[in-house]
Amino acid sequence: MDLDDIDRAILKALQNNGRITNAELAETVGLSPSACSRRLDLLEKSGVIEGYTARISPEALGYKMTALVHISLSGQFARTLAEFEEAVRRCPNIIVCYMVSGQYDYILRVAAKDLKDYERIHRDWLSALPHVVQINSSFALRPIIERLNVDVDAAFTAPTA
Amino acid sequence: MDLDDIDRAILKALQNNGRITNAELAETVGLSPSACSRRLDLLEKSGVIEGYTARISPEALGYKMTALVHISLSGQFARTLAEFEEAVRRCPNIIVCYMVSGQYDYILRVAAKDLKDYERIHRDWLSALPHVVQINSSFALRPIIERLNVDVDAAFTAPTA
DNA sequence: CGTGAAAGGGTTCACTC
DNA sequence: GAGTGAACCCTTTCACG
Repeated sequence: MDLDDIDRAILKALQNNGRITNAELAETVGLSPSACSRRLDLLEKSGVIEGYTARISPEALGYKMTALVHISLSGQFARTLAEFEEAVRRCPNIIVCYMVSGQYDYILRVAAKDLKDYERIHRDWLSALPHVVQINSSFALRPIIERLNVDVDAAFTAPTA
Repeated sequence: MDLDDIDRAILKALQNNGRITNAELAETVGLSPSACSRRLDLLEKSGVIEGYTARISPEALGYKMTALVHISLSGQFARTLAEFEEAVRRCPNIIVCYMVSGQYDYILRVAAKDLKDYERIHRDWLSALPHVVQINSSFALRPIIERLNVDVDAAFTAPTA
């Protein structure tokens, strides 16, 4: 889908505040409410906007620790990967999981309440993941940046090469 | 702040759909609209809900690549870290940055449009970060899970140890 | 593609229990 | 803390430019 300046302004405003009303949004981007509503509808239906979510403080839920876990599997057969990934999806503490190039096969971000909780997760979930031959945990001492996505502006102002 | 069952139901509903109306939310959690609105207000003001955001498709913005970058610095002096982190914050393509324990000092998640774009980011941003003595890039071949936070349910049903 | 108006529904008070 | 009702504002939709 092609996005023009107004679409980008809409996306940016909704990235900043997902619960902004259509009237405010229209005002912000310099459109009438109805025109803005139609564009928003298109952005949602085309999948540019995947959804909306509340950012909930991890601390408020008791999560004070973030672990970054590097994992290697015993092989790269499709079935091996599928079984591993299926198990990963069942663990609620695994927030992010990427299959990656390089030394390891997967990098995971794991949320834990404290060190004791992490030990439990490591014992009951991570160690139990199928086909794992190596697990390497490190801990986030401090989050510097935690964004959901790249700035909408940056996507268009950046040089092409 | 103490959260009861209804608060958790509210958080869960808003995690699923950040733009749900207060009336629907009230219906979902079995409360009158006014009572629900009051609780929501408290959750926002107390910081349990940090905000709301639209989930925008990275592909729609042209971002087809995710790099995971491991970085070591020349030292751990407060000033060294502060200068590095300040520079990190200026790069729009750095979506996530954690200071971590272990072999490296920082792990970054970097969004790039393609390999050429990543080369540019590496050259103009990553290589230019101060005090860096080692950079190790790997690429996400496939995202398996990409969540913002742990499930609200899991935060309360999980064993304490 | 944008505008304006009307109908239907949501939000938010003060008030009450 | 929770529910009720009313005023006000927002969203949606449709005809029109």
